[in-house]
Amino acid sequence: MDKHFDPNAIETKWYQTWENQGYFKPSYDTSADPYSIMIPPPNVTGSLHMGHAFQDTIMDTLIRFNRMRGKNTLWQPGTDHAGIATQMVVERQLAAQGLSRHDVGREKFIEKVWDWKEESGGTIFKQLRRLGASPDWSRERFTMDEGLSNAVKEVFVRLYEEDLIYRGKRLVNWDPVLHTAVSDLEVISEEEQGNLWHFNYPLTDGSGHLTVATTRPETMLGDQAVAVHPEDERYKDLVGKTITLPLVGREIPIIADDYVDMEFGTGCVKITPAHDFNDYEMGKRHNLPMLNILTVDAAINDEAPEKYRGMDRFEARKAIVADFEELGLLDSIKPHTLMVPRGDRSHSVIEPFLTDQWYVAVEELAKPAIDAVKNGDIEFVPKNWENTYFEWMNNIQDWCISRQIWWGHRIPAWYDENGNVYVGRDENEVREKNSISAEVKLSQDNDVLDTWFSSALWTFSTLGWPEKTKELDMFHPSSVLVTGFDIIFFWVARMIMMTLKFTGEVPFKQVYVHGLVRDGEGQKMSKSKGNVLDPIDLIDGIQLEDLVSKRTYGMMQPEKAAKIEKSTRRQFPDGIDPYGTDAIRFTFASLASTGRDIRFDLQRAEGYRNFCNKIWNATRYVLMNTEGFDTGVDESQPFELSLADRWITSRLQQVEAEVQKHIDSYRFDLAANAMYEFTWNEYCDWYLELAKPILNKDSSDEAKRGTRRTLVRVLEALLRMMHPVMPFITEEAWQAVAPLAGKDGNTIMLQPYPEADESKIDAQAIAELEWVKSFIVGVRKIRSEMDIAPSKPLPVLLASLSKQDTTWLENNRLFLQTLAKLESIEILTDEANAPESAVALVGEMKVLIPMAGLIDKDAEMARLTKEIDKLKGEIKRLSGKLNNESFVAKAPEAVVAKEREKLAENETALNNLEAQYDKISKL
RNA sequence: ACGACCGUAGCUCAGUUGGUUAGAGCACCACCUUGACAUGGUGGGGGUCGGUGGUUCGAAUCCACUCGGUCGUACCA
Repeated sequence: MDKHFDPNAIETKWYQTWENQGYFKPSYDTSADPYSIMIPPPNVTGSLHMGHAFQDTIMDTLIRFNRMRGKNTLWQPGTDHAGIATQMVVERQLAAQGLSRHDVGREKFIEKVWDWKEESGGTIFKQLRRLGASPDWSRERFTMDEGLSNAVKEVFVRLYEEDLIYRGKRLVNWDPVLHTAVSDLEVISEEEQGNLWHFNYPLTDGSGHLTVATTRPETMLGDQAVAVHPEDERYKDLVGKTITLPLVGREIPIIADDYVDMEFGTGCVKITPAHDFNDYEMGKRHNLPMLNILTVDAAINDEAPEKYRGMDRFEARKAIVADFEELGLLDSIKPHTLMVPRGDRSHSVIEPFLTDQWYVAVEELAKPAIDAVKNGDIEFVPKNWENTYFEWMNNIQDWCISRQIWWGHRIPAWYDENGNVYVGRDENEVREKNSISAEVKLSQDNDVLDTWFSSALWTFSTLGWPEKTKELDMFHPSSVLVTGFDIIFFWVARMIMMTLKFTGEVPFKQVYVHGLVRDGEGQKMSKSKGNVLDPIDLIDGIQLEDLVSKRTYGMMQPEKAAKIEKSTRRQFPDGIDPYGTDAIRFTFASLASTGRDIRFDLQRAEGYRNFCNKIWNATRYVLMNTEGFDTGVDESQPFELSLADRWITSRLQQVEAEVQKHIDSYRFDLAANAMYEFTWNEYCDWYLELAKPILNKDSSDEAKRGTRRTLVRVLEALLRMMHPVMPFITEEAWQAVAPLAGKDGNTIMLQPYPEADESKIDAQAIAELEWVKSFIVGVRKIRSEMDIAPSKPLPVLLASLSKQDTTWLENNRLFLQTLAKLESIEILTDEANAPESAVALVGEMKVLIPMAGLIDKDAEMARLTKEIDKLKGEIKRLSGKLNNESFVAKAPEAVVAKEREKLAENETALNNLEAQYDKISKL
């Protein structure tokens, strides 16, 4: 094995082996508990980002963990067609050739989208493989493939038949650039600077005017009323009168409605039912006409006076304001901050727009979905996301599911020439069911369904529904959904509603909600900010120039390129080093505490790359000392376990229990931490060092066999324990280590996950080894603080030994001598005549290092003073506590006893050190 | 405006139902090319836990208020 760990050399090799051997497939063992996760399908709009990599690491860790625990495990992979987003990608490609989708036609266009899907989907699956993900690739699904499309049709038809889907003319959020309706969730409202224009509307009878305010002057072309509050004394008499709408000449009523806020502005509101959601509701209450004055491009249509027709909405705004001013009807213009709704894809200003759309009536579906979470059938982790869910579900609106785009599931509805609508699985079914003869021409609805409609069926459509399949029976409901909080409304809530409706089951038993991955500065990663990282670039590394060009290539806003280049060069002056998949996965795991965004810190990744190197070299060391030797595989041979062996075995059990507990409760950070600490600070720093003297000195064959046996067995278990997080390095190491530990098997992936065995925990051994450690650390401290070369062997004298100290000393001379680098260890029989020494305390026992020629008097006094001050402070604190009567009276017995014990210990130590100080100061 | 979450060492984060001297990694300082590993070893310095008040024998932890940040939801033309 190489001196340094080279991830690149092993990753591809092992991944191919695993995949080719079919290790990712479920066992289909009916006697085992099933465990399944459906991947939140990534959009086929490009490639996976850091958020995906994080999420996939968590899922793969859970999957590998449960697979090793013997469960019948399925990770279902797939992708999502992402209607609008994907269509936009392909439209942009066409635009580069000067073409629009209308130039190529619907059929051709869709072909092109499929081409793109192949490319993008390929990229995504390649990335997933590089991340070490272990889904069952043979079951890969796509929301637009045939099976899933059938499920979509089936659900649509059944909901329609139950009147849970209907078609209606309603006000929707209209994207004038994309020419489609979008849902509330796809509209982002942000504060922007605008104006509040005050217009005077003259009363028809010439007796004066009312002043209304608006942020969108062009909508006045569609005004149908002016509303005032019914109790507003200023306008009470005017209710029922009419005004004549300037520029248009329409006579419209003054109505009273308590929606109006008397305090705001003039207390008069112009009402445009076809272009404002509040006005729409008021229009319905007062039976006002719904006059649409916009085209699909948000230009003024032919309902408006000729002058404005064809003008863009913002152009018309200017013209109308100018015309009001000319007429002397412009009261004032005041700067005003308002929330402007923009489409999350197109960033254009969304217009409330009156169109025919398909809706799902959600109220009835929402009830059981709320109950499922309330009664615990579905559990959110962390729990507080349930509030967000309830909040949304309790205020849920009917879901507009039609989209005026081409890429997606075409709505299974047909119209005859009279505009009658028929819904069915296909045209034949429609004709049969409705007895429509072949002569009658039917045309299918041009619209497609919202992407989330098909995503909502994901957990069961991927398993073959509506067919009754073995997989559906076995793996549904899925065990857990791993997802970001940003998608709770879009997806999670809708999945719960649809799945309960059509399978009678919840889609998943738990929802693990993770935070967003941010960059090192806490900024959201986004393409337009140019701070995105490709997980693969962290794995393989990337040169600065490549990173710069990657971040600035093909931007929507090329003017930002210079800024992005600058910040990239500042942040990564040397590009990005290769860290390898295992280190990146471990970094994600270690940052995955619940309910919190994570800042991706490259320095942490570096630390975990070092950790991988540590594992690599520890394995190398173990192999050097065990390969070709007797490692106790043959159980009939006698072996002897040292204190170190018994200790590390005990600690391993404890850590195994800890890690399992943490993974079970989704605390990957704590699990990662426990693995790291044990591996580095116990196995490597102490155990390997303790093993050295036994293997290098003339210990008995039994002792050597026992140590070799423990070396490989603990390492073997440790590798299995870490495998779910770090699949590659553990597999590579395990292949070499396993046979020496008496294990056979083709892969670590399918080995049992280590289970703690309480009976192997030897509390005595743990206590004794702690004593050994504190002895060694005591000597090392003196060495370091007294500036004694680590290479210089020291003689030590011991005093005030208890019986136990004596026993432990005799048991462990070899360890002490080697690890503390001692020349000799002698027990002082006559403490009073001890030579002048520096001292370390191990409990009550004194470890003395004679000063002759080694230790500087002043330095030792300074060192003792420091220790003494520390002890004094502690004694003061403890005795203060114990002198407090209420503490002694009210605190639990055990707590008080513990404090007493601590005080006694500290006092003894203090006495010892003060005596030592006196002695030295007299020299 | 309401709600959620966050504020702990220079940085990134742990700290379970209130009970050792508040921890880790990175960074920092000193020493060490010891045969697994300098992507390393040994030792060390560094925090009034955002602030104020309260509950309690005891608060980073519970409560109230407050400041700062992030994200939702609702918004008034």
